[in-house]
Amino acid sequence: MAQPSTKTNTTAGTQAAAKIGTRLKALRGLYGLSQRELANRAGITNGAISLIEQDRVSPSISSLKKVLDGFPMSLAEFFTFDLHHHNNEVFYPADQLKEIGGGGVSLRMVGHGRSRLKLQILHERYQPRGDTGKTMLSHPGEEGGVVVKGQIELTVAGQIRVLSEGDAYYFDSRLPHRFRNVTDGPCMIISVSTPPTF
Amino acid sequence: MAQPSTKTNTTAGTQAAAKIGTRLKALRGLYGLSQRELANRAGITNGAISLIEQDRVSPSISSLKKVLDGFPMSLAEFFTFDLHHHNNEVFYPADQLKEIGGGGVSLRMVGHGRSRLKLQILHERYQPRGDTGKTMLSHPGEEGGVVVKGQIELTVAGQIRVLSEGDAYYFDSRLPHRFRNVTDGPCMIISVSTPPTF
DNA sequence: GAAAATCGTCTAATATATTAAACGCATGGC
DNA sequence: GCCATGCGTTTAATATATTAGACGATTTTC
Repeated sequence: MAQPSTKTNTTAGTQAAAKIGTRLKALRGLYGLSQRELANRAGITNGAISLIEQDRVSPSISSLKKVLDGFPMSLAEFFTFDLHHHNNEVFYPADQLKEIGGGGVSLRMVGHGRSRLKLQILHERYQPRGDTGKTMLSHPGEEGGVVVKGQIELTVAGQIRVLSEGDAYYFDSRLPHRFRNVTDGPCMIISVSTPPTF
Repeated sequence: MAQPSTKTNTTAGTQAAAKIGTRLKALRGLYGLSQRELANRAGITNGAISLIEQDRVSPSISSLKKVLDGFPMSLAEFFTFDLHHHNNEVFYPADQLKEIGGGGVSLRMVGHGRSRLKLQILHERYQPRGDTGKTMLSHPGEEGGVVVKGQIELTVAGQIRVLSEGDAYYFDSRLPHRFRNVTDGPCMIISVSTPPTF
């Protein structure tokens, strides 16, 4: 009784809530998952994810929730998550670290200029071939660190970099990450994460 | 190939993303709309809204977006909106206003103790039968005011109150609201709203 | 190179959401 | 009383989302 009900749509309910597919695709890329991997985690089929990413269907809330649980990520986060603003400054070369302290104590500030959070410092050692695993745990908060000795291969949201002594990193802990020592010698890094993690 | 696919569900995809129906119903109540009114605004049927509110179906993103557009409210807001924390202190009787100032200037602080925002003060006059209309505009931010002269009938999220001289109000501007002078004399109120509104 | 694995896509069959129209119930005139 | 209006719900028909399995293309492995 209301509207003339525009039924001449070829692309499903896409015109209403667009960008969903694009967002999902971009997110899946950040997490480095294939459609099938994500589908298995979510408990739905890969075909469904394919169709959703192409914006050829408008997923139900329950389906979208299942998918996001595979990351994991809440619905609120999904609609809030800023895909572009997350690319700023993941890697910090040694000479770009802000050096502070003095008088017997020397500190190098990583991620200076970013939104501050209370961080927790850890001292990590990696034996040759040491690896945090491919599972790529993700937890809320932020995470950063400095390589003290040796070299470490760091993967964050698909980006792979080998960091040497003095190099550093900083990223959103929700992005999947993996540390791996690909050298024959030991590696030592100082890592920092947000309090609620540990 | 993944899970045994639990198909023995009676309530659709409810078990996954629950609370959607409850949230929608509560929101619709706050906005004082019937299922049919909201359906007309959203461009879908009242039956669909009924089923969604009962959690008997899991709406598609496009449908949910249409529904929320009827308020209006974004998807991100929908999943973030705190229904309970919004009930605190809508009406402030005259004797509960915090009085500050002195030395020739007298101010009465409204909404003291709530999360502060930069506010913009307005001076409004309502002729007899003056009315902001039933359309009930909603805009982001917060809004408050004091009745200076006469009486004003204020409707906020379905709650109706007649405020007299000295009484005041404070509410989230996203909630639909309406001012109406139901007396034979003029009414004057000092209203305040967040900067981005005007 | 060829076989095997994995990628994203597509299609028919099925499950689910949405529609359109009725229902029962309450309320407000007259 | 009775009729008209509005409410939320339900039901069969229809539109849409999701599944299961295949496809061609690309990469991996031997």
